[in-house]
Amino acid sequence: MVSDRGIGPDETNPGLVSAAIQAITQHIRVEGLGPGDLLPSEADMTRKLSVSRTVVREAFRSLSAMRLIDMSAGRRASVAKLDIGAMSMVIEHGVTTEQISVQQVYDVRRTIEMRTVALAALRRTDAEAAEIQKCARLMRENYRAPEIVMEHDIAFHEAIARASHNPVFSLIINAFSGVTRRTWVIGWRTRVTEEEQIKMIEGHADIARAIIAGNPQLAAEHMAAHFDKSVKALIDAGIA
Amino acid sequence: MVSDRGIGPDETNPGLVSAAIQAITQHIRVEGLGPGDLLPSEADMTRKLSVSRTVVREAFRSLSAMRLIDMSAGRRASVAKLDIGAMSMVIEHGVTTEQISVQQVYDVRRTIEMRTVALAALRRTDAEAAEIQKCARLMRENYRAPEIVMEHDIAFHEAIARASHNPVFSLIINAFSGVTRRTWVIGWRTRVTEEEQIKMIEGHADIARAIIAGNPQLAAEHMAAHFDKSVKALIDAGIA
DNA sequence: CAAGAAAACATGTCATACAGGTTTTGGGCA
DNA sequence: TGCCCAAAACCTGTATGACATGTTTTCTTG
Repeated sequence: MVSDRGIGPDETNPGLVSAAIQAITQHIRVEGLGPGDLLPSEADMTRKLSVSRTVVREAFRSLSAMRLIDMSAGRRASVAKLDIGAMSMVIEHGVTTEQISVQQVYDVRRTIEMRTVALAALRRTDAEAAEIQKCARLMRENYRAPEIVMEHDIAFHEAIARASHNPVFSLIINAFSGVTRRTWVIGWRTRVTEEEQIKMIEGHADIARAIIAGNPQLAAEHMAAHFDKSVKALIDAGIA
Repeated sequence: MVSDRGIGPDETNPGLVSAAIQAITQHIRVEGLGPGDLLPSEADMTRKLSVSRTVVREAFRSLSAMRLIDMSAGRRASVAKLDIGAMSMVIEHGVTTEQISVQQVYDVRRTIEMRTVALAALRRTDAEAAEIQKCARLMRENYRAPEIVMEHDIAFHEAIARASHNPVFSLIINAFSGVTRRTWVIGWRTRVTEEEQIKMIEGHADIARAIIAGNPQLAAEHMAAHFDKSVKALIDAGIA
């Protein structure tokens, strides 16, 4: 009954659970559900698919782990808002199992952020511009506390991605933030002098200014310079 | 006993299953496991975490759904090779629930493929060059059968991503192929005349030639032209 | 020593039970 | 009638036990 062609994702391996996952995602598609809409209860699905609740539960739980649906006790599952969810798990997995190098992640980030920063310069709202500028300012104000600088650094890049008004960019950048968090300090430490550290922070301010000025070209140039320096710092630190 | 800090991804929501997922991924990290390495059995995990097999199973199943581990009957689970897995599910979910538009996906693809094509021109092996060229040739040879052209088109872009020698690019491009598959025909239909269709196919040949010639700039230009035309075709067809 | 059977182990699925959270229902009171 | 609250119905979270089926290990036997 179930087609064995791998059209939809995840539909390669057999088993009742995969079929149930497929059935649930198909239900979302067919019913045209959007974020927040309720899914059938596990009992309903159990009847509809004629399988045990165990199977249905594992399917729901899998979708929940990917953050495609939200689950909570007592309530029926609902369609989830777009979220990094699985994406960051995949990236983390790739890095920890050494199938992806940190440098490769940075290359992708550079590629994407050259675009988000240009889009942000063109499409940012005033509120978004303020948010970006605020992150840059907080980096400067806390430049003696690396951990805090890092968080604002990450928030800075996420804010730019948001200002690109393309959620896919946000998704991808956010998915990388776990890796960034685990390598950021290494890059920071290679900037031994306070002057170098301040220069790095000022690089962010340059980017922010270009975005606020609505100058995509300049913003992209500053972003490129920023990444080139960051990658160089990582390479100097011996990150392959 | 279980730390409630949400450092790792997915560690926001409570519950024994999330804790188990965390425990398994942590096991992979701590033990330094790589693709193919075996994980503890469900019974082992049940004992180690002092939870029921139900919980452990749902955790394993969730990781399996994300394709972070491989499961099959009778065998213990093993660490999985890098795979689109969850990534494509997230993208599909975003598109079907209308949180992502097709055009946004194409903008991301354009951004990324401008880079992969340049990298491919610089880093491709001869075998990879041949593969890319073969896809372009097969498109031309089958230009009367849209479905077949489409498959070779998708394979063409995936081959370029592979030739970039950065698996993260491959991952992302592959994650988009589901969306591509569902919109490709629409773009094709707007190219009403046979001449236009052939021109589109020739665009791919141009890209392939530039890659083989090792000319990243030219390759990127052809890729940009290709995407601009594709997006225009989709917009003409009314895809928002 | 090799081949094959048996045992041990592993996952896949099902049924049942109960705790605890959420929504619905319905009755009582103003 | 209309509102509030308690009970009931419904739902998910977790545990346990059982059995089928697939895989690996072990041991016997030729």
